[in-house]
Amino acid sequence: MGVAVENIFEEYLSKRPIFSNKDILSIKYKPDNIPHREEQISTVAKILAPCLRKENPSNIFIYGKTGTGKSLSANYVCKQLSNISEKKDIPLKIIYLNCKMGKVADTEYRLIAQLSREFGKEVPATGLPTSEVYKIFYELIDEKEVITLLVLDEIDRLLDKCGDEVLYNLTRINQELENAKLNIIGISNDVTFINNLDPRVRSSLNEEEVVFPPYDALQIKDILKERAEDAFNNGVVSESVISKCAAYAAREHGDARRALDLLRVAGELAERTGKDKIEEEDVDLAEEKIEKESIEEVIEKLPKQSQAVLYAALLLLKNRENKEPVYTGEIYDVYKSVCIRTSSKPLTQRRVSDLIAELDMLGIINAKVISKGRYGRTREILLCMSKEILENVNKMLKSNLGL
DNA sequence: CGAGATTCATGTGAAGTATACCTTTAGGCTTAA
DNA sequence: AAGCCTAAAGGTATACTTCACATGAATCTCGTA
Repeated sequence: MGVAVENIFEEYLSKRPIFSNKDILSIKYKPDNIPHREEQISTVAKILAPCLRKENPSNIFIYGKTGTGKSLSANYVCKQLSNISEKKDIPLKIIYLNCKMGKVADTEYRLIAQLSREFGKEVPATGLPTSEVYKIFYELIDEKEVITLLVLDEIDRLLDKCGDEVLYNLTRINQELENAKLNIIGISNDVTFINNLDPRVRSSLNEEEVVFPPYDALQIKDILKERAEDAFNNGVVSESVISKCAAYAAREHGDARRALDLLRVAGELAERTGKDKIEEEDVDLAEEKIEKESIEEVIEKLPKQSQAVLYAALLLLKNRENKEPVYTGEIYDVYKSVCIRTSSKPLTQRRVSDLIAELDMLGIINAKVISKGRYGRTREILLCMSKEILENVNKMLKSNLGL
């Protein structure tokens, strides 16, 4: 036994590694060069430039689908800006917050609390009146004469969870401040978001608008090539592998993040199977694996009750032949029996209805409100994952719930 | 036969409740002079 | 007397429940051609 394991390690070390620097393919990696976004970047930079003369720049609204380089470009410009401001001793503070569900900034209170924390003041997670937290924040920000740029990523999530009050307050904050100035860069992948806003907020948030169009397959290829150069050892990736990744990603509204994930996971798979280069079939395997993992990751983090609801839904959907939908009522019944089996108290149908809507938002299931005429009104729930993933998720939920 | 009323099953909004946690305040205990 | 700790009071956010009303197309009803 010991010998066999030893052999694995020996063999691993003797092979020429696939990656020379895997981090370059990670989503967190911030390249110095962002291909095919020159125009957007310079637009944003021009809008923000007045910061450097201590003038208030316009608020910016950035939108584009996922994986079009929005956050990356925004961060890039901000980084450059803060470099210069530091060098020239210009007071400037940049805060980046993600408003995605479950993150630190997904409600009014949490957002303002997090902002205060960014200024170095600990704020409790609950218990304080929201107005109190606003007060803390106002005082913190107004302490010095600083221009603050607030980057709100996935700002649309913030809106549909707690309305536009926060944004209204934030866009108006400059009128209350003596010394400091606050500007907002909103990033959204929902274009319609801006239309659901209170007109006053809309006009002030939307002073400048920057659109990030999806990449086409060729552009994605460029991006991949550039990163692959440094991420892999020579001769590991072929042109055709990159083309394949690009093609798969372009198929999904030109999502560069996905393309990078594909390439990275394909590399990992090749490495694990002991190959010294990535083959096209690895890309196919990678695609499967990514889909599986990203769904499982989301589900794993779900609260128990949501998991139970999802489990009930999947149980029903599993037995449905080709794409027959399932309805809220049926799910609720199964959910209740799941609760009895796990001896936990079932939530009300009202709440379950909301949970189902949330699962839909997370993209785990596909729920749509429909009217069945005489037979009432309900959500029609469809599956949006493949059979194998379903099996896996099902198993996972089962053990998570203790069944 | 077709316009309008009816109906069902659940969506959805508002208000209330439980829980967990926060700050403030006042009392009680300790301590050191 | 000053300092420190504790517990109660008074307050909030969040997740959930309760109540009540809203929805919207299939189906029914009934007057009319």
